[in-house]
Amino acid sequence: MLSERKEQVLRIIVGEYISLASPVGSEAIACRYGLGVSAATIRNEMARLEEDGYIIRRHISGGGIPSDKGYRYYVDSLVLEAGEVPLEERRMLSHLFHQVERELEEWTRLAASLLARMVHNVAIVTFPKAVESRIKHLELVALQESLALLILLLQEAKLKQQLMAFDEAISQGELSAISHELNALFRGLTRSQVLARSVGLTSIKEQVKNALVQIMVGEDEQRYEEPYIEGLRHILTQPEFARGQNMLGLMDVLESKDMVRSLLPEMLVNGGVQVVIGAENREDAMKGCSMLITQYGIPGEINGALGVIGPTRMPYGRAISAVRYIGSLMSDLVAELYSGPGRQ
Amino acid sequence: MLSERKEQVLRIIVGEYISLASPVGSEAIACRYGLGVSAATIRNEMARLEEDGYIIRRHISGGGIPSDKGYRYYVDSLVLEAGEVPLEERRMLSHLFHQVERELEEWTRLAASLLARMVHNVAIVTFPKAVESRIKHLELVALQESLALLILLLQEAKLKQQLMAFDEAISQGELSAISHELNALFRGLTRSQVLARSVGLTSIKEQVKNALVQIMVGEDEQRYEEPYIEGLRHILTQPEFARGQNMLGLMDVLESKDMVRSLLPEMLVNGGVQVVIGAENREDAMKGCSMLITQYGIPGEINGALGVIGPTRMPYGRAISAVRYIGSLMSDLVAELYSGPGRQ
DNA sequence: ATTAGCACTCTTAGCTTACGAGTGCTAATT
DNA sequence: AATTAGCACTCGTAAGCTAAGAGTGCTAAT
Repeated sequence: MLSERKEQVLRIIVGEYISLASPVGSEAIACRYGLGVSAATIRNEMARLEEDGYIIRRHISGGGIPSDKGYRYYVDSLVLEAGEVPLEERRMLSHLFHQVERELEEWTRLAASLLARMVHNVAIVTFPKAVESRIKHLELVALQESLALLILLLQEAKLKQQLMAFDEAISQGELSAISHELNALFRGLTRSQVLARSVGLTSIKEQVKNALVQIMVGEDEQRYEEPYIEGLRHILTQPEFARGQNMLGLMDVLESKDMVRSLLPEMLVNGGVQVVIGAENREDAMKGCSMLITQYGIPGEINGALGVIGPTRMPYGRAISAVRYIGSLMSDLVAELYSGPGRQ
Repeated sequence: MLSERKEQVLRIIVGEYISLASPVGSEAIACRYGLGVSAATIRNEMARLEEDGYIIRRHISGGGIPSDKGYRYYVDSLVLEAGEVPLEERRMLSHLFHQVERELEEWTRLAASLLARMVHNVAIVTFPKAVESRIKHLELVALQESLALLILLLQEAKLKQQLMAFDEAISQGELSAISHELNALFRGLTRSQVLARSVGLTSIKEQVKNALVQIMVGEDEQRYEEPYIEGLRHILTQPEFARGQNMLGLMDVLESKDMVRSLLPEMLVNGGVQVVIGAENREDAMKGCSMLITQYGIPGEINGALGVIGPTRMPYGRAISAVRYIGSLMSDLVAELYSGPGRQ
């Protein structure tokens, strides 16, 4: 634990550095913030803070900049009292969501775009996904003699399609009959329930069932889909990335397909906004970045993740409240959609 | 028209500048390429080329760099004899496409990713779209008492969905009857044909028809969908973008939603690979970039666009052949899919 | 425990210099 | 008439230097 004044000093340093991006010296602190003590005292405190690893001095006379540990302390002491997004802005955001089409994809996209604009950094939003998919409706459409398209509507209002080739010619009428029957049999079931409930099917129905299960496996397995990433332009304006080198690695990570798989899952242990600072990141390319992330949706039923990535020098206060608010907004929207028409 | 030797010199300058990114001087040309003439002669030729605006000298003694006009001449004289992608690479690419799932979306994505890697620049690929959508199949699924989901399968194997609220409660049985009837009535029709063919419908069927038409209007209106953009990281490695400023504008254009609307359509007048060089671009932010683009698909039926964006100093030869080849590959795939199961 | 004073450090910006690449011109050559 | 060699000149870049400024650490006084 830090003494109250040390904490105060640390907080000023972090805050100042975040907004100005240049090292902050003892005099600047003493004069701009009336702490009732002189610059020399601040210097002593800063020497301690440096010893303890909360701040770093790049050069012997270069002012202090927060270390990852410093940021961590700042964030931890901040989160407890993190502010809310101003009411007016909340109103506006909520309004925007209700203005667009009533659809998850639109919302996901909008969330990414707004979040990026709010925090002036890269925003990531995944499409929400049911923990376990359930069949809502299926349909078979004849394409050619022995070729049909299987259309599957999942409970989360998600459509999947799959081409099916049968051994024998089969008419639309027969296909309709089959889908009617299978609908009655499978409606509302999860993958494992489908498997348990399907004994003694004819060969064609068996084939359809297999296709169904295959789609659902694919759906259930991938924890998250490719996320919407927005606001890449913002990281270009950050001075820490001005010299391309650092950015290149980050860009690679962001563009790589399995980013979501490697980044998101592990840190979504509990609710609230998770903050990963600098070297706490696994990926080397992210050591200079921080990442805020939260889960949204309906716990245990359907959820996605959203967050922000930026330099460690990130406006954590605003970012945390932004992520938290957009998260809650998305949760509400999902709940509304899901418990309304999405449910039976 | 340029004299043969002037053309030769111009070609060397452009080629050299493209690969080395630094101005090229008369001596370098004379010594590295045995033209049978001395550096002084090259100098004279270069003076003429500069007078005529084919090359630019940033400083009185800075070697020549190609102007947009120079690039244009280079490209125009090059396109005629542009090479092919090497056979081995073609085999490999084609193989990759046949390896993934037999689906347009996968292919589109793959095309963007491969193209970006081939030319080390940003690749853009739009999802192919039918010129005029046709109804293949429709389905109504009851969600709540008076709420249903309209599922519409278009000929291009594209699924659309739309929520529908009815004034009265309506059962799945009734809905199925309605969709059966409408399927018989509308199958294979375009939007205008649907409108012409639908007189004297009951109020509910009328409502469904209106929803159908609305979806198809939306589908037909948007010329292209949001494209897949891949390889952003490559532009970071280009020296012309090393100092972020220039890149920022470009990034904005690439991220902005209506890019496709403003960039692609106008330049897709005829077949082949279109090349837009530097200041020929409309957008200010693109004045320092070149863009290669081509259409693919089945002319008059279904098509998309794909291309490459990079600095004007772009390896046009390789890029043109890459764009052309990937375009033809995608055309083949679309044709295969469309004339096979996609058609009746 | 705090503060004032002071010498010291280190970065940055601006300036100068030297170098080298490349030109343009002129006169000689084919 | 086209080509070439020679040479003076230009200009950008890198390296070295200086001065200024910001900030520190230490010591001694309060």
